[in-house]
Order: sequence, then C-alpha cells, then structure tokens
Amino acid sequence: MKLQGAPRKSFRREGEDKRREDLIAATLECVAERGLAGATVREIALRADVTAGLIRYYFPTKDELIGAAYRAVMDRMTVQASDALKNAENDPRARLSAFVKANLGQPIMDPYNLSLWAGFIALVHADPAMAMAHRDGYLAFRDELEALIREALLAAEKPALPNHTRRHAIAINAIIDGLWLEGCLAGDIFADGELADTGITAIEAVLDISLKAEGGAT
Amino acid sequence: MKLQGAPRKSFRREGEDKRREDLIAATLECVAERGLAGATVREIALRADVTAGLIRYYFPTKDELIGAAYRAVMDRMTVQASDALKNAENDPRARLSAFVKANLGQPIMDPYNLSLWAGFIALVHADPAMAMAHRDGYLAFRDELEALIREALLAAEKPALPNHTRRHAIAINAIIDGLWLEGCLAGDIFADGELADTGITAIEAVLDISLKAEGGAT
DNA sequence: CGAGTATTTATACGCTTGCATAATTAGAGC
DNA sequence: GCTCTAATTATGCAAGCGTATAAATACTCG
Repeated sequence: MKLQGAPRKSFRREGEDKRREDLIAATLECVAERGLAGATVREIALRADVTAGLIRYYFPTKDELIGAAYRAVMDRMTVQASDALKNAENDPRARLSAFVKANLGQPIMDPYNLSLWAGFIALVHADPAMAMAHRDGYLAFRDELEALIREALLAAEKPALPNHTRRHAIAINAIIDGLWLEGCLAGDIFADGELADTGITAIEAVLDISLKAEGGAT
Repeated sequence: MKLQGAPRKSFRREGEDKRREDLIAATLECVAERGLAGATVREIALRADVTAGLIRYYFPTKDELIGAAYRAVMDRMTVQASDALKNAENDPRARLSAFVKANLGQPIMDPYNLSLWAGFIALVHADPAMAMAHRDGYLAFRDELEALIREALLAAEKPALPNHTRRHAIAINAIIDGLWLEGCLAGDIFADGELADTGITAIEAVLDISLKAEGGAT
C-alpha cells in the first residue's frame, strides 16, 4: 500500500556524452563488484541515479551497453600505459622499462580490472563481435610493445630484425600479461614492486640487454 | 491444453559419483558454449538428460555446482600437465621442456578452457571461497613449476638458491600463463608450435641454460 | 517376489530479468 | 513567457530464473 502517492522523481537533462559515460561507469562498478551477473539494468540505473528505462534510450540493448563498457575498460588501460610513456625519459630502454612498470603497478594491476577483463573475456568465445574487439585491442598493444622493443634493441646496438622483434613481442607480452594476472589475483603475496622487478629482469634476459644503464649488453 | 497426457520420463538410477560427474560435465558444456549466464539449472539438466530438480538432490545450491565445476576444470588441466611429465624422459631439462610444451599445446591451450577459466575467474573477486580455491590451485601449480626449475638448474650445474628459484618460478609461470592466454584467444594467428617454442626460448633466456642439449649453459 | 527406500520426476511459487510503451517534464528556441 | 520536442520517469508484461516440495518409480534387500 503506497501512502501519499510518491512524487515523481525530479531529474536533469544531461548531455548525451555525459549520460553515456555515466551509464558505462555505473556498469563497470556493477561488474567489478558483483560480476557480470550483478550488472542488471536496474542496478546500473540505480547507480547512475536514473531510472531503468533510460538505459534503453541510449543503448538499444543491454548487450550493447556491455560491449561499450568493455571497450571503455580496454581503452582506459591502454591510455594509462601510454601516459606512462609520455612522462618517461627518452632513452628507449628507460621507456620500455617505464611501460612495463606502468602495466605492473597501480592502477592497472588491480583486482577490479581483472574482474572486468575476465568477465568480458568469458563472452569472447560466444560473441564474435566481442572476439574481434578483443583481438584488435591485443594486436594494438603488442604492436606498441614491439616498437618499444625495437628501439630498445637498437639503442643497445643489437640487431632488430622483424622476425626477432615479433617473437620478442610475443614473449614479452606474455610476461607482462602473466605477471599482471598473478598480481591481480594475489597481489598480497608479493612484495611491493616485486612483480615489476621480476618482469624487467625477465625481459632483460630475453632481450639480452640491460634496461637500466646506458651501456651495452650485460 | 496438453493432449494425451505426456508419459512420465523413464529413468535409470545412477551411482552418486557418475551423476555428479555428468552434472559437472553438463555444466562445463554450458559455460564453455554460452558463458556462465548460459549455465542455468534447466539447461544443465537438459544436457545431462535429467530433470532440473535432480540437481538440487546432489548439489544443495547452484553455486555449489558451479564451484565443483571450477575445481574440476583446474584439476583436469593440472592432471593433463602432470601426465606429460610421466611420459617424459628423465633429464630434468627435458622434463621442464615437456611441461611447458604440454601447457602450451592441445588440449590445454584451447578456447574452450579459456572460456571456462575466465568465467570462473570473474567470480573470484566477488566470492571469497572461490578466491581461496583459485589461490590454492595457483600455488600448487607454481610449486610444481619451481621444483622442475630447481632440478633443471642443478642439472645444468647452476646454483639453485630458494630466492632465485622463487623469482624464476614467478617469471616462468607468467610466461606460461601469458602465452597460454595468447594462444587461447588467437591461436590461429600463430604457427603450429610457435608459442611453445617461444616459451621455451624465453625460459632458456631467463634461466640462462639450454633445455635441449645435455651440455651446460649456452 | 514383495516391501521399503533412495533416487528421480513433476509441478508450482515467488522473484528478477530485459524490454516495451505510455505518461510526464525539463529545457531550448522563438 | 509559450511552445514544442527530446529526455526522462513510470508502469507493465512475458519469460526465465533458482528453489521448494509432493508424487512416482527403479532398484535393494530380505
């Protein structure tokens, strides 16, 4: 029984961009906290301080909202990693090192991000569109990495043949991804910065160059 | 209106173990094909050729079934990798190599497994019980790996201090996980065995030993 | 072969979900 | 300040969900 008829919710009209961003942010909150299953239209609307119907006004279907949210996560991580490069020194080896450190530290290496990422990855197998979106993101990341590797090798006066840099990019990408995973899942069992150090040491071994000094190999 | 009253489904009584296995297998099919969301009690029951009610007879709640399924996946991968060791030669370096190859080839490196794994990992953040289950699995895997590394180092007449082997285990675990991920997500853009080769080469570099020959380093 | 029981089916309930659509209202433009 | 429209709320629906529970049945043991 509803006493004194609830007054209709007051609202403000927001710009289209702002609303979309808010809805995506609310979606990510839901996914991170309670998994993909927790991201219901009603819960998302609640967090965005909006009624459920509005979601459909901006995203024809829930799946499209989810897809947009996934792209947002990937973009954010990519941007954060690239930002680290902007503020880095200009020695290629230092840049590669900074890139790795950025990916293996806050805010990228975070359980929150892993939850989001895993939830979406689980859909990749079932949804071809999302599969493509993911592959694009992966290849873009690896290409950026490969360029960094190439320059680092050249700076250390080592050959940088395409064959080799591709292989190195695959391996080093794996190191970064793998350590990122470990850190997200069980960050508390590692000392601060341990994973970044481990990653850099491993990468130095793979490339057979030092990323610290300005000298040559070893 | 239901014409000529459907005859009641005939059934056989199965052993408790068999039924549990069947239900878990059906669950995994669902998760792999349509994601965790696709694993509804009704769909699972359908695949197991059983009615939905029976699930509750063996698993008090759906979450318990999901948890059991997760453990089954991890166990299966662990067992498959260990099996590869049983059939391997007895030179420690060859054994480590075989272990890596097993993890980076069929049937472990498979989109099906990734879908399962990712779907579950997404829950880790929200469900402490599953988080613990995962951590146990991870540490067990890493310990097994660390033991292999230790013996490989000793066989190559290299020191194998705990500090170092731990670090190496972390790094090499990352290499395996990362390449496994890459392969599951985009196996078709790699040549056959390329990822396994890449992994072994990277591991050789990290440990500074050869995993092929019987000689010493390099 | 007959009785008893553990296993399985069948049915139903209460909730939540995504989506549709009608009613309302904030804010821009004249 | 009025009007018009696009943005937003409110309400409802049909489907699917997990779970509970009663009825039926296959198998075991004597």
